[in-house]
Parts: sequence; structure tokens; C-alpha cells
Amino acid sequence: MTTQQIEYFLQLSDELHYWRTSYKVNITQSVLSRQIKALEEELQIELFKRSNRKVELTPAGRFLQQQWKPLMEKMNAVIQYGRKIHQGEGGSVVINHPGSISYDMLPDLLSRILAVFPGIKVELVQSKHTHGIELLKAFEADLCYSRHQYNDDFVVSKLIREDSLALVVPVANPILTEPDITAEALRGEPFILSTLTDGETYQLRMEQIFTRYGIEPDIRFESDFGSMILSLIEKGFGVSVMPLSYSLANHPGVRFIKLPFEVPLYLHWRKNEDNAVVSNILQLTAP
Amino acid sequence: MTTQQIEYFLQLSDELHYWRTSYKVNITQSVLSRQIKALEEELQIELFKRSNRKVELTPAGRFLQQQWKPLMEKMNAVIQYGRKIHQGEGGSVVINHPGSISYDMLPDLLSRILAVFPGIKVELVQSKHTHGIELLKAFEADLCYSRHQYNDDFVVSKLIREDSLALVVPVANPILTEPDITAEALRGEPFILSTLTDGETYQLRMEQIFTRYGIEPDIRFESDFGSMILSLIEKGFGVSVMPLSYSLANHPGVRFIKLPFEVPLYLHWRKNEDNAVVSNILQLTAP
DNA sequence: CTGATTAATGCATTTTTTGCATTAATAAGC
DNA sequence: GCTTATTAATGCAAAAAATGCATTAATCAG
Repeated sequence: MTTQQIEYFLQLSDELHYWRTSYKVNITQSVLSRQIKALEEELQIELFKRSNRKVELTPAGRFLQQQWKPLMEKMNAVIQYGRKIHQGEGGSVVINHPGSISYDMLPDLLSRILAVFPGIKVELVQSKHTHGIELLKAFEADLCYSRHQYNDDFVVSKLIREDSLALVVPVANPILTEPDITAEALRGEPFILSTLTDGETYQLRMEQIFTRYGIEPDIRFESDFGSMILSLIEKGFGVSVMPLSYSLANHPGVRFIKLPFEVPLYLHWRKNEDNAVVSNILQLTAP
Repeated sequence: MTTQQIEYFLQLSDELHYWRTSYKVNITQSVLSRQIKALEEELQIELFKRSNRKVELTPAGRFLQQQWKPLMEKMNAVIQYGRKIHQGEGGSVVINHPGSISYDMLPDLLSRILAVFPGIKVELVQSKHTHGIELLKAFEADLCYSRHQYNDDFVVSKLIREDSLALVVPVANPILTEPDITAEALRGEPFILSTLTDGETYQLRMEQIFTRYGIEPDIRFESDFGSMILSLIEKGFGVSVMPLSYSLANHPGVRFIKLPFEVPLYLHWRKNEDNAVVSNILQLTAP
């Protein structure tokens, strides 16, 4: 049984058409026909019911389609990662992070990496919608900064620091300092927030703040990109609450008013990391 | 890439010896050498570091060994199950169950299965140590009776009935009826219990009973096999608390004293079952 | 009934795999 | 330091498998 055969099978089980499938996978129809037949024979499972005009999955075929799809994805991800381990210092590392550390912590880390391991490629991703932990488990990310603590047998979480939160307003806004912030002063101000995920530490902290100031936020826009939010604030579309570290972006036209609230920043990585490059870089995150 | 090659790799990564491995997998050493090399070439990953005297896994090889082992197991389990689906009415069903339903519910079910699907083989297993839900997920069991309710995206739980519990004593024992049961009467009586798993509904119920009667059980023997426990009781090794349905075993020399406590019996199966045979039998479980 | 479509198959060719024998390299024994 | 035993790699010829082309057989649409 060849992984190729399984790929052929998966493609054919989507297309349900030999000639079209054979075209898509760049083989002739005769090869596809025979490969599928060989697969069926080896497994001793009839995968398709084919008349000369129609191709259908059998129940067993449908089952294997469902089961094999994620299995082959995992298989490929694992091989991909094995290759990264093999490449060693010439390899690459994927770091997932929230936008708020783009201006201090992350540049620091990158310059340290550059100094110690000049051969390593670093890929930075910001993916909030998929939980970082899922990226780690699927080997799609190697290090993951986030505001939320995970607990898992495969992932290690470590508290890095606490970031102050700040009310972010346009420079022209009359609100001056933290004690001035009241529901009154903010009434009518639309809020622009980062896309919030239920149950996240970050969201809970947000709710806490709004409760503290007696605000029922009027949320008009959401974005996962901090600079987008800053831009919207500058242009007068509303105000936001963001980690104070965004002030280091020096975005013009906005003002940060520090609030007496903090959000934690965690670093996550796989327990038993096999990639020496990742382990090395992990050393550099806590100098 | 062939699944065979991966199997060769896994074997070799355990043995770390070409000739011995080739002997074990029934090929010549030259074939093994070339197959491994072909695998390495296709993956572009160096799997082993070999001098002429020693074979070692590279870090990438070690990683792939760890990842591939469970992946190939899953792969094989899935194919196995696909074959069962293919076999249809000539196939087989694995039912996991506690011993206590061996005397009423299970024989009833089996005779119904025999009547409606005479071609189906039924395999009965009693595995308490592995949680039933794991068996279901790994396709090692198809239906699972248990005293514990699971909640999962892949498994459905249904309450079947409540079974009364009973104090089981040797016939000669002077304890007569439930109201007589006191810590006094049971003092000094060793208890024989089924092997209890932490957090299980069944264990919680047991603790509840002992608390109710003010007993601190002196547990001398444990067994997962009801008939073993009954036998020990008969021979005067102690007393036990068991589901009343064990009385249907008509084991000589023991007496059942019904207690005002019950334990639930659940049936579990995979959501989205693909095996028609299993679905059919599932119909028969709730006539 | 005819033509179009589509999966299967016979056949010659190419590619791959296999087993045997041998080689090259190394470690251990004397 | 030399010899021997061990072990992975490799050359080679035979066997097996895969491939592409052309054709066939079956079925559906008009």
C-alpha cells in the first residue's frame, strides 16, 4: 500500500470520476483504475461501486475517506516537521504571537536569534481564531505567545510578564487621565476591540474593566490587527482598550491612558520538543 | 512511500540492526538497506546514522519513530474496521460489558441478535481497566455497557436502567435483612470488591453506601470478575456489595440482601457509526 | 438504434524491486 | 600490528510491477 494510492483514493472519492481524477493527479486513467483496484485488492475492501457510467463510494469507502483524510494530513505534517528537524540550524521556526508584543518583546527576541543563529529562518504568524495550542499540536507553530494559559499533556505554558492595559483615544479626545474615565465621559463613544474569543483570559479581563467603569460597550468594529484598530481610532471611529505596549508603535494621532488593569502574557511550547532549533530558541526567550 | 517501508523503518528503529531486522521482517538485508535508503531519499530526511558497525537514529528519525508508531496503529485499526464494514452482515461486533449484566440483559440481547441476524459474530469483552470509551474510539469495541456516563463529541451515552445493589454474604451469615445491616453486624467482615477506578460513578456509589452504614471497609481482595467474587464469598473469605442482578447467576452458597441504593447502567456507542451491522444491533438493544 | 461517455483491460515497454554474491569498513581478539 | 568476524552498502542479472497507448465493453441520452 502506497501513500500515493491513498492520495489517489481520496481524490477519486471527492471527484467520483476516473478520467477527471486521473487528469488532476497527472496520471493516465488506466493507471488510476489499476492503482485503485490494487488498493482494494490489498485491503480486501471494496471501496467504490462502479457501473460503467457512475462511480460511488461503498459504506466502507466512505468510512475510509473520512478516517484517512485527517490521518494523511497528520502524516504529512509529521513528515514536514521531521524534515525541519533534519535541516537543523538551516531550518526555520514558526512563532505565533499577539500583535501587542510586535514592538518590544518580539524585536528583542529576533535580534537575539539573529545574533546567535544567523542561519535560522523565523516565520511570524498572528492567528487568533485557531487556538495557538492547536497550531502547536499540529506542528504548524513551534512557539506561541498568547494571553491565555493552556493546560495540556503536550504543551507547556509559562508566564512571561503582565502587560498594563490602556484606554486608547484620539489625541483630540478630552479625556485626560485615568481618574477621569467614567461611563459619562465615554458615553456615546463606540468601542473598537480585537476579535474576542469566549472563555479567553483576555476577554474576561475586558468584561471586568467594563464592569468596573460601569460601561456597556457599544462595539462597532472588531479587528485582530492592532495597527488597524489604532488607525480607526486615529480617524475618529471610536476608542479602544488595548495593551499599553501598543504605544511603542508610535502610531500618530492616538493617546494611551494607562488603566489599573493588566493582562498576562504566556509562552507556550511543546513538551518534549524534538527540534533542537526550537529548543535553542526557547533558551533565548528567557535570557 | 509505502506503508511497508514505514513498518520496516519502525522495526529497524527498534532493533537498530539491519541483518536482524531483515530476518524479522522476512526480507534480505540488501532489500532492507535499499528500502530504508529509498524512504530517506523520498522524505529527504536522514533517518539513521550508520557506521559500518553501528546504527543510530538521527533526531529526525527518533521524532518520526515516536510520531509514526501511534499513527500506523491508528491506520491499521481504521483499515481493520473498514474491512468489518465491508463484510457487512457476515461481519462481527464487539460488545464491552460489566459482568453484572451477563445473566439477564446480555443473554436477552444475544438471542435477539441470533434471531434477526444469524450471520453475525458477536465478541463479548469485559475490560474495565481501559475505559470503554477508549475502546470505542480505537474501534476495538463497537458497543459498550458501563456504569459510568461519558460525554464526548464522538460517543453517545444512553441510560439503560438502574440496578439495585445488594449486600452479598455467605448463606450461613446471620445478617438477615437490610435493616439489620449496621457497622456492628459487619465489623470484622472483610470486603471483597470489584477493582475500582477513581472517579467512576460506581466507586462514588460504593463510598456513599459505606458512609451511610458507617463502615470503614476492610478490603482484602479485589477482582474484576463477579463469579470470582461470589466464589470467594461462598468460601467465607468475606462479604461484598454487588449489583443485585448477580443473584441471577444462581451461585450456590451466597445470599443477596437488597440495599436501597442503585447504580445506573449506560450504553455507549460511536456517534455517526458507519458500520450498518452495529447500527442494526443498536436497534435491538432497545426493543 | 446510434453516438457519446466512461471504466476496464491486453499488450509492449519501461521502471523498480529482489536476491545473491561481493565489497568496504570497522571492531575485537590474539 | 595483524587477522578474523561482523555488518552495511552495492553491482548485477533476473523477476516483478507499473506505465501509456490503444481498444473493448457497458451504459446512458437522444
